[in-house]
Amino acid sequence: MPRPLPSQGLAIGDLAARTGLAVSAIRFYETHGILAPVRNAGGHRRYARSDIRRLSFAMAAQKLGLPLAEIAGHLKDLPPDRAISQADWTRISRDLRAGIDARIAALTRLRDKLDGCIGCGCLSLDRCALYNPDDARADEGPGPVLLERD
Amino acid sequence: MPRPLPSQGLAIGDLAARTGLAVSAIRFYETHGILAPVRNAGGHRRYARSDIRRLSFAMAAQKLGLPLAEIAGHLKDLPPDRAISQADWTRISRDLRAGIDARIAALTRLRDKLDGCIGCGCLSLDRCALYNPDDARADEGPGPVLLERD
DNA sequence: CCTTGATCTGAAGTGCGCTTGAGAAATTAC
DNA sequence: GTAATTTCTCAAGCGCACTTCAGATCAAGG
Repeated sequence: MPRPLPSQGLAIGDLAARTGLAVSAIRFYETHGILAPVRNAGGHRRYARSDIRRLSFAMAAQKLGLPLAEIAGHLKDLPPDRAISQADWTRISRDLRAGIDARIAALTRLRDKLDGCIGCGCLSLDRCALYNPDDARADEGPGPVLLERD
Repeated sequence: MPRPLPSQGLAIGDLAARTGLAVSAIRFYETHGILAPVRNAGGHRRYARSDIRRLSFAMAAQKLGLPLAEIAGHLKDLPPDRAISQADWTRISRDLRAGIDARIAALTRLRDKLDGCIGCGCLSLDRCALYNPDDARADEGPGPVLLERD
């Protein structure tokens, strides 16, 4: 049972166990500025307790659709030794809510267009509402957004 | 002005001009089973008019969030020489609508959870509703789903 | 002390949807 | 007939979020 003294900090495996993340993911996040652990004499990473919260924040923000670069942007404004406070979270989460609302609105517009298209079947590049650019952003993104079929 | 006889079929550049797609994208789609053009004596691809419609369908389906593999799946059920009919489109688009509805519902649930979290700020891995697995699918996908900030 | 197990680094691989580039051959415009 | 344009193939690169692997070092339990 790994039970390091608090003074030594947490090992990466402990942090992985507590957050449910893979060790490799935590290291990856470090290269992207989410965390900045100190090293012990042997070169191993040692984490503060506040890092659990940084990762919690990152995981929550990812579920809300933020790319890692943005998450890192929010986190680098905070002192590395300080955990995310309630005030931080409230401030940030209000922004996120606006983003979700916009996505819902875009999807709803898309659905309405599709309703108009069912039974039409024209798919005309000139006339079909589906090609209208204003909804193009709704579903794009680096990769496909899977329809939930599970 | 490239104006090939209909008997020769369309060149890839013509198809690109008519659909707005890049030539490279059309070739890429071919490798993924969306199209299967014939070749002329010199080895150049020649497309039928119905291929414009196949690409239109693919573009519309992509806006609805389908990955290329699924689009190819729908298209390979149809004879290569036949264009997408209205009946095809109606059948398929009803499925797609259900998928969009599900995505909207998932995002709405996520938003409601976030509302419960604003002002709470706990981000507790045990208790926070944001970590509840049933919404995890809503935003995952190969890459991040950008919040629309444009 | 010694053996497990955890951790280290850096490079490469994955999946999706493409684009870019090189070098050659075909086609078209004049 | 020649020059300009298009097309050809194949390989590699990109962006995102990671994982996997190899080979070496470090830490901890008995």
